[in-house]
Amino acid sequence: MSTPTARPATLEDVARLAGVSRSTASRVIAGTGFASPAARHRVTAAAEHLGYVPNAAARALVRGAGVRLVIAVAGADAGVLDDPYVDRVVAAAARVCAPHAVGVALEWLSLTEPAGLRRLGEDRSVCGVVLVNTTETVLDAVPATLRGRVASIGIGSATVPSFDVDNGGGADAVLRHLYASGRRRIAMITGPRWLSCAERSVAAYRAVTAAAGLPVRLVAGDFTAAHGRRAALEALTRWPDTDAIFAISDAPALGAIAALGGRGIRVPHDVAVAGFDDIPYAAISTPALTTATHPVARIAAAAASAVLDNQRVPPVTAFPSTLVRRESA
Amino acid sequence: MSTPTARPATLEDVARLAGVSRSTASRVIAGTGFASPAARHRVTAAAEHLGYVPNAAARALVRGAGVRLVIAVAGADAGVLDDPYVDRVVAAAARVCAPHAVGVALEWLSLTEPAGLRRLGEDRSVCGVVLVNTTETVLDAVPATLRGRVASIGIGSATVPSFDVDNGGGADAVLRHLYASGRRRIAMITGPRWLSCAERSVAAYRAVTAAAGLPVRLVAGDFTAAHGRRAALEALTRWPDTDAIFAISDAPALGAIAALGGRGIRVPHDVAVAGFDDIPYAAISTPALTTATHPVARIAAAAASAVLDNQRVPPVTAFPSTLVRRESA
DNA sequence: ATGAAAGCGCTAACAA
DNA sequence: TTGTTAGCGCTTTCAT
Repeated sequence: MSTPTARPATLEDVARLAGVSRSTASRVIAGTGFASPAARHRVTAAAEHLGYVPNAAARALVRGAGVRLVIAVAGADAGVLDDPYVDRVVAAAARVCAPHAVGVALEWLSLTEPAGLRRLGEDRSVCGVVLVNTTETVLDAVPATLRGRVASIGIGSATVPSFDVDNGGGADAVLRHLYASGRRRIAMITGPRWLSCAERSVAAYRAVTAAAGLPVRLVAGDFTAAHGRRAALEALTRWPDTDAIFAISDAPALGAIAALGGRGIRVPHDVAVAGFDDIPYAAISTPALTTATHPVARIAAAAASAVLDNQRVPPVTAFPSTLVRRESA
Repeated sequence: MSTPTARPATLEDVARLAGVSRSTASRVIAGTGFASPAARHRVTAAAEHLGYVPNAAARALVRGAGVRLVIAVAGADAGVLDDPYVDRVVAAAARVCAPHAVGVALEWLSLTEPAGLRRLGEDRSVCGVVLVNTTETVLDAVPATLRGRVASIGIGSATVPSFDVDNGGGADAVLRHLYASGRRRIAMITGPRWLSCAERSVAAYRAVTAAAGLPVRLVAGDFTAAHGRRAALEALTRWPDTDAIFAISDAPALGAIAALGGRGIRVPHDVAVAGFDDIPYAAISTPALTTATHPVARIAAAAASAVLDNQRVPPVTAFPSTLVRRESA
């Protein structure tokens, strides 16, 4: 299938071997424009024979297209990149990008200094940007140069389409389950204050408790297990009769279970614990964690695809979250 | 800091504003070649003013450099990409690549048909390849065109430098700990047969058991928790007096703990369980998992850097693995 | 249906 | 030290 050569074949080589002009070869390879079946066939054969692979950089240059998709994660410091969630987003995006011959880069976006976005907009080698952990401030800083090739995993704006799990629906499903199984004093471990998408879950919590006339028991936290530990203990200290804990995500929920176990409190017998995300470990923890699904890879793939294909997308794409009943609640 | 323009500034724009030629501007921006302090200053100022960002695609084209680093994961099917481990590698690489304006792509490499590597070698837009889960067959298929810009996370070869955790050392540390705490009938849950890097751990197991005159109890498995469950049960069935289980990685170890718990077997009282990798959940499981560290992000970053910088590297770079004593063993 | 020619934005000889 | 020139590999009018 190949003739070993020192340097990789170029379109010129293909055209010469096929006995056509570079333009014709280009039309055939790129699949754009006319070409006679004969020419088409000879070019294809030549390309195959030479093991020709189009140079994405050259292509991008002439088309003004860009070769990189940047995953920009907003946060207080670069530490936000150290998160399995971010890893999943990047890998899913990289998978979608591979067939397009575009690569993925991962960058931290300062919350206070979102001028980094300006630079991304000016960078012609960037074909698009996927925002993660977005805030309104960040969305406002999205330059016009990025319009049409930016998406957000989390909240969106008038110009930035949003791709996210249905946080409200998932939280609602979990909370209703807690209620249905007899829990009446449900505490919630929330996420960081600055993250808007976390508010959806809290809103669902407020709605459910209000509708059922239950007390509101909110404890601040973040997405770490360590915080879950502390928050669970705090909740139990403030409201000793708490019979269920709902955490904004699985890591703090697992932290809560650990903390409860350390206190000799049985889960779910004494206190039910539920999370959100359905991370792999949720299925094998002891007790196995009741939670709601969060299709991170699908969401990230959709966001990346939208940016790559430059397709018009609805302002908000919500991915359903379903309850996963296990042992902890 | 900027003059909002319809289209991003080019080097030409910078040169014009600075009143110098494009070449001079290029020298200053790229930091290569001579330039008078005066010229240097004016070019820098102009670039700053225009918010100029070099076009990586154009740069790569003229330098013949490439714009993408490909993470190629070998495996029986594309399912090998669905692994948190791969996610971590990709994200770490993407982080290292970002400042170089190169992106990362994720591809599956068929074990039986490693011709995909040929294509990567022919692709001028690929600046390098990082192999994951490599086998000797795959290494043999690495084309000469890739030489000097390929690295392997796992085993290496004469032409492909290896970056990996010290599997043998880590396994040895865990096994010695098991022995030191009185365990004498230690079973091991191994990894997939075809993966060479997994053999190091098995070798360490054989060495320790042989040296101490302990029985050899090997159960086949893979890197999943589900397999860990099955394998633990199998071990206990075949050798009911087993007092410790060492798993090739944390996921099966956690699966083993779950399976044991389901049988009413206490960990670590009846059976100690230890893993390898120190994944985040290891610290929050109940009981918390004793394991050995596996600095995946550092390894991936080193491999990516080696490829990017095209630096000469030693054939093997081993990253130390240290014991993490927790509750399970 | 095909080819000639121009040019994407940049770097790197080579001259001056 | 600086500018001129010639491409890197590809797509895309515009003629033919």
